[in-house]
Amino acid sequence: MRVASRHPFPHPSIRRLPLYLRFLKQLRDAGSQKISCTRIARELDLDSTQVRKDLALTGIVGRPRIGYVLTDLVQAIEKFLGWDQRALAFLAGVGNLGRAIIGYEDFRRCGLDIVAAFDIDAGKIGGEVFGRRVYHPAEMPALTPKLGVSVGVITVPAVAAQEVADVMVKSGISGIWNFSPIRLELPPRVRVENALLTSSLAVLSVDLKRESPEAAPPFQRPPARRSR
Amino acid sequence: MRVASRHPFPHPSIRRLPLYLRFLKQLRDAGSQKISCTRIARELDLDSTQVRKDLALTGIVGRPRIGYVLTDLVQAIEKFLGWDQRALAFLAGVGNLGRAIIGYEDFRRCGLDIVAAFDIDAGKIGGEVFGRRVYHPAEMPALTPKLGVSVGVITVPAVAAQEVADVMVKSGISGIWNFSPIRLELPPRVRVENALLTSSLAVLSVDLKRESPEAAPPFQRPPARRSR
DNA sequence: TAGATTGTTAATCGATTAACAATC
DNA sequence: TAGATTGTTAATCGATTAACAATC
Repeated sequence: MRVASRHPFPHPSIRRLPLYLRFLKQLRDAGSQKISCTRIARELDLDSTQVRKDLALTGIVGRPRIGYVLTDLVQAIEKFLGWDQRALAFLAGVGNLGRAIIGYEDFRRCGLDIVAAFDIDAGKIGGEVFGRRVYHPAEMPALTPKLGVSVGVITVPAVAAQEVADVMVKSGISGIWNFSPIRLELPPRVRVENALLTSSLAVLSVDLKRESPEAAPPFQRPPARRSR
Repeated sequence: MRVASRHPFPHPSIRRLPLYLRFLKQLRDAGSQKISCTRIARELDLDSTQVRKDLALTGIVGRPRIGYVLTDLVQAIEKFLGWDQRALAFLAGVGNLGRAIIGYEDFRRCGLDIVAAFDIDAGKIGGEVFGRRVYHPAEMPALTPKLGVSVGVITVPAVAAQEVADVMVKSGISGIWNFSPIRLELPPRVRVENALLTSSLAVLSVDLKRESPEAAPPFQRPPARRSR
């Protein structure tokens, strides 16, 4: 029984909202006023009932025969996601991935404002990455409450991930966006989301393997061996 | 009815396999010989039946009371994912994210070997990124069959994503790992996996919003208004 | 009005979890 | 042997899809 991780909102739906948001903003910026679930579903290759239920999560109300008012819908999604408000963030691990995330402007539009970075490399400390100062992790506990930072982004190598997570927890951070491929042990008050790049690659790999069966298929499930 | 996208293997299970793999390799390298689902489940905070079913996908067979032979299990997972074989890849879009992915050694261990990169920036073409030559996309159709490349990684800005996907398709690539936040239109023979970073961020954002209800909760579902 | 679309309930589908015999 | 663990079937849970009245 896992009562702790009960979700009032279905994760699959939440994951689709940014996809809608991007599409809808594009339409809005192109001058459209209204949009129907039918059309969203057609353009994004989804089921229209699913789109309707997903959008309903945000509290938006549409009108039969007409659809939704685009500007309202965009706002409703942004508000539901909390992307209308800024969350200040620290990023730990100024390697290639860390640099890429700091430099990726899109996350700003998702309410995530990375205000400083951390690394243990003396050559990086004191420098700047895309305008953000790089500090030693030891400074995090003092800086976090001072700046009002609530989110930690982890882009350090796997071996260092738990350690830096511990520092973040000690600093009073409320949520961690974890790009390292390990499970972090965290107190229940700290929310975590794992951006598992290798999981995504795994799905593609298995999919490709099915398409090009160079060897015999690896499963060939043998018939059941037991009866009860 | 969506017959086309029937999966013989459950995606959630496939996504968990890399997590097991990393943990198991670590144990193996530390000198362990055997491992039970019970322990894997405990350490990774999962259900042990779920772990058992996930591992069963790979065809591995364990022994009651003992568990699985670690080296066999690691091999079975790698083989199932196709990570025991190399897939050559092209990466399009040598921005921050592209550079990070080229430089991320872990993907090599997942069988993905990025052999060259593409960009339309004249300042980048002809140069190298982590030892990989950068070409103009126009050269892709000739290079792909010549080098035997089967995967395309897309890290270009959203506006250019469909265009570069079209070039990849024309080049004869079989799978696309898409980091751009749009749905690509592709012929059915081309497999695609979307690495949706903003979806991951959305889940964290909603989770954090629940924890810190600064404003009134945004849903407050009104009572049903209709009867049938 | 006619017909497209919303909102919602019901049915289906698929994944997770529980239960348990077989096994070592 | 006793008891922990596997492999598998059954039950539960949750998400997707179908059906349809209400609405404009």
